[in-house]
Amino acid sequence: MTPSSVSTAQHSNKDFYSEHDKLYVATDCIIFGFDQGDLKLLIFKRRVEPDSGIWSLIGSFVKLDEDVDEAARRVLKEITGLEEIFLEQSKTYGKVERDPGYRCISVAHYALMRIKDHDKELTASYGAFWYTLEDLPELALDHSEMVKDALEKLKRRARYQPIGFELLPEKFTIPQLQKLYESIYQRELDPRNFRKKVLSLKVLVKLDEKDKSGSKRGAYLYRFDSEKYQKLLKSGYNFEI
Amino acid sequence: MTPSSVSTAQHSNKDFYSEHDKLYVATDCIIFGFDQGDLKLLIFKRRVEPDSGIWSLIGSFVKLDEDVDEAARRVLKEITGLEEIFLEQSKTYGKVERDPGYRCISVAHYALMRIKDHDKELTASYGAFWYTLEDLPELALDHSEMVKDALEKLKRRARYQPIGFELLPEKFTIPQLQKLYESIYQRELDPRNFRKKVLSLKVLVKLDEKDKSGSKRGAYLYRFDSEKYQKLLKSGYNFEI
DNA sequence: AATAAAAAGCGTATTTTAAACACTTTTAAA
DNA sequence: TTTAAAAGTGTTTAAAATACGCTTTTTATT
Repeated sequence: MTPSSVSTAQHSNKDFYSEHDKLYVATDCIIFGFDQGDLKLLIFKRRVEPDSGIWSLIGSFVKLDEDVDEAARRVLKEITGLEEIFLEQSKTYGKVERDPGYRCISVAHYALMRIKDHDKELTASYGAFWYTLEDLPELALDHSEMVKDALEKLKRRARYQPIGFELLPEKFTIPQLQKLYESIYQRELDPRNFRKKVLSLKVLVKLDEKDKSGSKRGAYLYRFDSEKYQKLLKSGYNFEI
Repeated sequence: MTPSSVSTAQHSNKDFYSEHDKLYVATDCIIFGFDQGDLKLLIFKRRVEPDSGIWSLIGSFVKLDEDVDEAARRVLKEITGLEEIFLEQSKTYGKVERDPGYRCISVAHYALMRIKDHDKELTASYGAFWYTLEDLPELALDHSEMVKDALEKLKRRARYQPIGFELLPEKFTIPQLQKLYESIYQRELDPRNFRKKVLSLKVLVKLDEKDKSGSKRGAYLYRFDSEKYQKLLKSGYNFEI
């Protein structure tokens, strides 16, 4: 049987991949976190030669018996210990020369996580660190481009889907949420208009607790009501922040 | 040298791909066209066994010495004879079981083209036909899903980027443009508001010719001024239809 | 103990944009 | 010469985004 994703019958797969020249498939993860008002990225310093000391994204080859998105989840779990993380495909990088030495295409994924949740020792054991997005060093291969693209995607996506909450703790304050959106959009927002807008969506539940860490007065904590959000979505509501 | 897209040094590529179990990479193209008020798709009826007679997208394996997007361009040229076509990556499909018999991941691309421009004989020689999107038959493998996803992408993209013009001839009328957007958004638009909106963007140049094919009175032809559009983009203009 | 400073929170006015709707013009065909 | 069908030019109304003012709460400072 010839692979059914080939349009014409003229080629057999032999023409494409001989036994020794191989095309590898990998996945790289752009892992976003949010802490102290800054959007951060989990990157990894290679400890082994070659390329030791160069920062790069975390990735792996895709195994023959696993889905591509499974591979990304495996990587995430290996490095953070977490399984239930927001993960979405970003873009596939397929330039011939993107990885010197190997022909390897990479299916990039971006993840959003709560920084406090992850296994810090595990992360440290891999030589991984949280870097503030603005201070990001140059990354290996085309990884800097991957980060740029994923950030664009995050920006767009955050406008019409409430994915920001994936980056905050369960309980958060409105000012914290605003800071998050400010760092995603990379511009300042009016606190009064932001509050009005976000509360008008009616997917936040106000709690009886206050968070005093950010100010003297303290701000009320809220949580995201995802059931309510699902209902709104089904009724055709146009969510937008 | 171990591939630098692997996060940890524990694995060598040998663990992932043995000589005989291989992971193939293909690309499939979702080719959109627009004709007589309908959004159409160029699909292909397989003429050879197996799966003969099943409609599918047009695709090919990615060669070892070509970029993934080059592969998509090659496919497009082979089947339509055209080189300068709007082409963009859509999404990568990587389920283990998506192609029975082979482990093959596919990097889907979507293309926008002017139906009149292409080489009809060439297309016909491949057994390819333009199908109205609404009457689309069930496609092979996960190709129906690919079409659905690409259409979603086209819808979103068309909102903030003037890609609709890629589907129309050089010269077009406002009512034609409206019909196009109606078939992309799959809802009716008010002709008066649409005209107002699209002209307010100031990227259309009114010509002294009329197109009489659509009505007795005839409608003025316009062309898209992409230089003006580029300038507007640079000056921070927020293009949105 | 009064007060300043800093962030939280509530409200209103203004501007901009989107949506709804009415009418005139042109011209080929009946 | 009448009619029908689409093109084209408005205006009016509603909704959403933006701009901005002021009060409240609390800790740190004098």
